[in-house]
Amino acid sequence: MTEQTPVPVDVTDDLPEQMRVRREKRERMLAEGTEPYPVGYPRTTSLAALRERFAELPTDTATGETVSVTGRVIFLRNTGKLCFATLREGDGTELQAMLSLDRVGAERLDEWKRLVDLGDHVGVTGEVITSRRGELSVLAESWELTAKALRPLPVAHKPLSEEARVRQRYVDLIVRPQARQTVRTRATVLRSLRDSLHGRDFLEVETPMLQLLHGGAAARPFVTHSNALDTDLYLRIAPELFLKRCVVGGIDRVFEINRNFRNEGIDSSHSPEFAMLECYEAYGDYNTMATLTRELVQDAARAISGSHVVAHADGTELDLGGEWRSVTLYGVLSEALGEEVTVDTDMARLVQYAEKHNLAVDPKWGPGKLAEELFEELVVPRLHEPTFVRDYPIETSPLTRAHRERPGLAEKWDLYVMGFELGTAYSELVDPVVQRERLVAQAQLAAKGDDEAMQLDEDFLRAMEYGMPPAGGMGMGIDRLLMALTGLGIRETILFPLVRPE
RNA sequence: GGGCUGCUAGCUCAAUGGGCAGAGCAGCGGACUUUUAAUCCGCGGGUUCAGGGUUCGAGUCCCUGGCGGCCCA
Repeated sequence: MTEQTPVPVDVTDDLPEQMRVRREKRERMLAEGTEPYPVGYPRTTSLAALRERFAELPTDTATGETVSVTGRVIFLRNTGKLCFATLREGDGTELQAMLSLDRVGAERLDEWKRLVDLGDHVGVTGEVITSRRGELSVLAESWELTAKALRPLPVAHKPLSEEARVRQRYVDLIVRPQARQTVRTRATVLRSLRDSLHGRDFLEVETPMLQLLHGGAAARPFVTHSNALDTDLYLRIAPELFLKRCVVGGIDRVFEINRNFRNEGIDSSHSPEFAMLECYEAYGDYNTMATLTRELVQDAARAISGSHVVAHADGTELDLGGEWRSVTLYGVLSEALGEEVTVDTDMARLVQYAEKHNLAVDPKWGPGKLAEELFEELVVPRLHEPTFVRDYPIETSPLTRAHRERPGLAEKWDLYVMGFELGTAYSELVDPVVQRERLVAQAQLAAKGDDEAMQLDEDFLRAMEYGMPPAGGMGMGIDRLLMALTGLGIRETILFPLVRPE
């Protein structure tokens, strides 16, 4: 719903000089009958193809071959009768264009100098040569402006401020090779994940993002409204309950890669919308999911770096190879506390430990939740190498099967790397009666005002009552996977992260 | 939520203790037929985030707000 129609204003008044000048050049072209934004340019080759074909061309050589190329002007070096420009095309390949008086003529050379600014898109047709300095170039016979840039590019040799990079990613992409590389790395990782899953007979599905009830995880949802149904809807916090319906329906190996939305904090490792991989495997359990997850991550590492060792932006390396460490929650917590703690340790003892380590205790927490909080406080920041932390208290895992051997625990692991949680997996709870008990308990929490608790999803329970096979399920944050693979902050791995209005 | 900190030309940043708001790149004018962030000569360019206050005088000090960043809970 538009609250007000934008009022057209004459923006040409009162502009900074550089924008005014560029607008005037556009006007001048139109007045002279030249199109500043023509429909295209008949290019015959890409810059990358030329670079590849003529990689070995010796210095100061003319090939006799005429080509047409296009690109954005990123450097200009104009002299009296011979002008140089560096063009760059979408994949980042750069190539020099040369415009000489004797080839293009006085008029077109003058117009080049008069009209072309840094940032403009141009098309150039001419002979492939190398310059006297050995630079592979197209020596123009003719040229056209293909899109006039009305705003000046920022300085190419200084990094944009962090805020400008995020708010104007398009500019960041123009001036910073690392920004372009990150987009490609992310695409490579996504393709690798899909390839790895397809190779293991998993089927990709898309389940609802707009949901009538919110569930599948513990998180605060975004609320929106359907006019047609005249009802509030939730943006999903997880696809879990729908993917399990798929497994009930016989899609034995199923996955989804898409966005979840959580109405929570925004910081260097949390974004309100984030991409997630979730997958389920009938007759799998949390052990098969651990193997699968490790292989998915290792395949992705190999896809971007050729090995299990990935290079981070800060120059360090992270080795994701091998079997990965596997510990139990209470095991590492006991180690950190220096005293034996189990799922049976009573609340009073745990509170003592919390006080000793200056951890504020929420009175709503049970002993399981408190143990997890202690773990997050004392252990997680030190988990740099990939580590599976297994066997969580069942109290905090309402959708997880009880541990097959140890009462009070659930068959769940969290995968930690670089001090953050990368993924989680369960041996899924498939007994519809127990499932109902747990969800009713959640719904009662929700009714008492816990806005992270799930609502009672009768349709999900009905599905479970038709019989879901034993299954393992796993979820992994895509943005965080990129962080682990590249060492970048979450705002760099997400192309257009949410920012406050300017 | 708390603490610290930043916001100045298109971009990146300076500006002594409160005393004429500057540089590099970019831009404009000129020179240059082999440049590589070209070079040389000349010139312009500012609501110092917004609003209020103190002061003869505020980019600078104080208050409120906005948008970032870092640290802590």
